[in-house]
Amino acid sequence: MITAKAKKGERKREIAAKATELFRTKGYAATSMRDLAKAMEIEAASLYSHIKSKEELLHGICFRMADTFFAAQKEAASPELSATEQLENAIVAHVKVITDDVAASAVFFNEWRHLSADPLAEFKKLRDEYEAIFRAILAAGMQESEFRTQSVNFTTLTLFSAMNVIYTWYQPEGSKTPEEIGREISRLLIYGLKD
Amino acid sequence: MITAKAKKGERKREIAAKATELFRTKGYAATSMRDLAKAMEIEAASLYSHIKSKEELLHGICFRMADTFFAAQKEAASPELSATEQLENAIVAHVKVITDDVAASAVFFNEWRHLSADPLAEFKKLRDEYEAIFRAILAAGMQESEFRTQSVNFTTLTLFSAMNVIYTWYQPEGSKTPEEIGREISRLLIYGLKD
DNA sequence: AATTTTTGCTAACGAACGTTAGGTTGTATA
DNA sequence: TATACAACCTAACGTTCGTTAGCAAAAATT
Repeated sequence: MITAKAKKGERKREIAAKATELFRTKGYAATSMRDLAKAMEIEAASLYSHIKSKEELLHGICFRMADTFFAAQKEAASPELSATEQLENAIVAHVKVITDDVAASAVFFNEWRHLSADPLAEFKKLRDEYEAIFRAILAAGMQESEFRTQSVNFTTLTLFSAMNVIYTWYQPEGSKTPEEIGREISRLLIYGLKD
Repeated sequence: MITAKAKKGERKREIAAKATELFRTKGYAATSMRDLAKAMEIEAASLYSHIKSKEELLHGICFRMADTFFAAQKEAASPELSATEQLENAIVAHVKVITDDVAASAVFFNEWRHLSADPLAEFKKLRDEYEAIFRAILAAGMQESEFRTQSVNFTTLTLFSAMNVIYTWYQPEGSKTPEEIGREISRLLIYGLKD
């Protein structure tokens, strides 16, 4: 039983990994179960020995990523630091999650809207909660005049868009580490192009 | 003939507008011609009196937007200005195009990958050419030490992601004009949060 | 008044979709 | 060695997909 348990669900993870790749390149709606089956070199019907539905795959990717993002923030949080340092830490943590799995990140950012009503609502709630972490840091920094005062909402969205585009170009073999990328984004956002 | 010519293709434009809305909210692949027909309050087959195919709609949206972006840059270009001013002008021009039609922008940014091979290749070429405009301004600014030297590629992508997220929250009735939004992004990117 | 054009319909096509049912095989556990 | 189960198969289901054919009414043009 021990060996069996160790291997339990391994095939399912392989399928999830291939699905992530396909959802990333073709999009969830444009990826058919037959596409996925072909990539796995089995028949479409065989997929259902391992998964319950197509949406289960999307659900798994989106919510696993959400968990990972939250966990990273929890670990990176240091309320005693300055807003600038808190922001930098939060950015680096966020970037690391993205670079850790760019395919899953792409699906997380672009395909969540294809979740059905209930998971969709839950997903949005989590997303708002997560955004609130950054919003709070920015608001605190402006309160204490550490940051120039401007719309927190606008700044948060700009910050996220700057971070969340990374999955489109990051390569593990590239010249920059996730840490360096995070620092660079921090610097660009905090000090600007002129500094 | 004058009246006829003036109204020629009007229905087609109505269909294109509705398609843009649907492609934006549901995505191209997840939007069926029957969805579109229902939104137009006609039968699906009737759509084909006005259009050739579903892809023609996507093609129209993507390439019309591409043209508009290029035209805006051409008008905004002032080679005699400093890199900082050139960049600010280019950003404002880009933002104005987005705010002018947020639905079409959303489709332009997210759904182009569903174009078939030939138009897809053409689209990517245009996209690269357009990006090169900004890339050149940034490179010139760094050359003349007007901007801090760092990866042009990284900076360009960050800049675009900051601009291209606007369609997700911009409202014409909102408190900020497109011009103000453009200036704000410029300021954030050029001078940073601290300035 | 005759005509062309626009706009829409019903009916249907073949293909692809997600998924289920029921069965076979090989491997690991008891 | 008997048993359980993971892994995959073929066949097929009902549905939806983009699209075509052929026709009818209405509106605009001549």
